[in-house]
Amino acid sequence: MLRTFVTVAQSGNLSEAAARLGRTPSAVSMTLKQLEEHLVWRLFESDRKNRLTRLGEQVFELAQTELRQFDYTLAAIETCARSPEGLIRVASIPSVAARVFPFAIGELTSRHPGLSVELRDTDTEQVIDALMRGQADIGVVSGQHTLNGIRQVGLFRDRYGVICAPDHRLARQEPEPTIDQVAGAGFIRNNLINSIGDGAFQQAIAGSKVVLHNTTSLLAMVRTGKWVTVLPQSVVQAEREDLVFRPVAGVQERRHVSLLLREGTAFPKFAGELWDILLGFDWAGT
Amino acid sequence: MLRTFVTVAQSGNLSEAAARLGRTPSAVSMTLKQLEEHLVWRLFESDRKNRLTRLGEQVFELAQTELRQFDYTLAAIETCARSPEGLIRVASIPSVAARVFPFAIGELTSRHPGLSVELRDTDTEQVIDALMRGQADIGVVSGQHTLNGIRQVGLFRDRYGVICAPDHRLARQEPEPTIDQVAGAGFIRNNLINSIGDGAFQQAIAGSKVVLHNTTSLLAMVRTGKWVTVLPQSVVQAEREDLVFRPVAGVQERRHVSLLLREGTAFPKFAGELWDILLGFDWAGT
DNA sequence: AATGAAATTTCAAGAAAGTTGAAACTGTGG
DNA sequence: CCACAGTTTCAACTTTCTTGAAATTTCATT
Repeated sequence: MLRTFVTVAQSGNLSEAAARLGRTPSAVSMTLKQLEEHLVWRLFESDRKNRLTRLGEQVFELAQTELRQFDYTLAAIETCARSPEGLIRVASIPSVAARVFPFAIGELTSRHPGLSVELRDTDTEQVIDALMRGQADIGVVSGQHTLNGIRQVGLFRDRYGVICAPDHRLARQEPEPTIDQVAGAGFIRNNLINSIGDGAFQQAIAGSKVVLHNTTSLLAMVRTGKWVTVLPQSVVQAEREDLVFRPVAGVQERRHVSLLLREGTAFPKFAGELWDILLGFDWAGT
Repeated sequence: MLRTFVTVAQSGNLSEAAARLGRTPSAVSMTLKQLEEHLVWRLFESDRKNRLTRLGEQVFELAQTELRQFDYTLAAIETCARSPEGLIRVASIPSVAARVFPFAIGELTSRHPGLSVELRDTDTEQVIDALMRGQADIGVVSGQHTLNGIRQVGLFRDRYGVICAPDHRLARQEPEPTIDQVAGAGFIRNNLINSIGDGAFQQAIAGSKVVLHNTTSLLAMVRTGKWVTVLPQSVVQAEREDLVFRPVAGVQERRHVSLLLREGTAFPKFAGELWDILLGFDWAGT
């Protein structure tokens, strides 16, 4: 019922929704009618299902969230079943995912051949979301967080610096680049620098108009040599070698990277082992 | 299917589960068989459904969480439907719930007669949980939190002090009670004082063996006059007047109380209004 | 190891729910 | 005001779920 309703609301008409759901318009119409009867009030303004009532909007919001969660759980259960040795679900920020998980996951799976691993890389917020919703067992995030039901430990600290092409002026100049030089050299903002608290830095880059949220395209821009950006060091180490990282004079602040472990996971043994592997990793040496 | 499986796993046998589900054992048996066939592997160790396989345990964990969430969403949808004017769901720590929500909710419902309000009071962790899961629109918590998709603003700060019966020695003595006097007077620990960072304080109370997590029973103990505890001031103001609050010498730290608003709520208008009412409240004057 | 009570599974029949195509209806745009 | 695309209704059909009885399995007891 909820799925039918959400599909119709998304499609804006009944016949298209019916096609998407793989049944006839009349079946969809009847299901919808049952739902409206159950809830006593109408969910759509008109018979042409293109505008929701206020109740419809509220139910839509709730139902859509629920369906996403439900589909995720089903997928997780099925992944479990296809993983006779067990399953561990990791969520991480991309830089760390690319840098240590190839090693860490290799280590874990060599100890437990047949163990399934699900690795997802997104931003810190999504990682926390996945952990809180029970959609991941272990996670790596920027910053330090105190969260309900989640164990936290710091992994390493990361210097911020300017990233530029090897032949860029800032890559060669001898005294460390200053904040103003960086800001004046075609600076591209990105979402990782928002956590730099330094007022002088934020003020200097306030004028730059270009913002990119995706690291890959951000670095592609920088590789052209016409742009520069500021990122934590480990983000570039994870990328190809054709970029230069240079500390910026006056920017002392570091990015903290933390490991999070959800308590009450369905797979405590492997999560604990991965936790230990990650803590044992030589973070400083990179 | 999932509900059937979870019920059987909880019951430990099939017939009892069948009774709870309101169907015959054979129906339950068949449903379970379908689920196991779908997942290819068995979920129970034996035919007497009293021990789960490893897969069974993992699926149980996932399914149980899902079912709770699902039932909650259904209830929320039905509450919506029974609330033609709209619905707002509030989660708050008890002290604030008792202190301002009678006023705030009165204000909101007088502006919108017919608006439904759902108020739940629990601890900070559960409040955050409810917000993150989309089970509450607005929340009040201890401490300051940066959370994905949630707007946060500080409401007020709260002094910690010793709570005792009016005729208790610590209630009358003239110089402010010291940490050691408090610790030596039948001190009861509670979960709100864990956020006091002060090392000297934590060390002084480390010896006390009694811990209570429920504020009501905690204060009942204190009313006997044989025990004392330390709490933020507003926690006691919300209670009856037969208790005395006294600052403790050397304890400067304050509890921060914050207001949280989930973005993307199904009921943005009323949540925003309640947000404004709460921010407009004279927090200092209490 | 054999027995028996209790629980579970199987089976085929029956009930309930969901689905369909055709026909009737509705309200929107020309 | 009409035409028409989209929606609802209806009765028949299909699928799925449920049941009670019988067969089987399990576990505790001897």
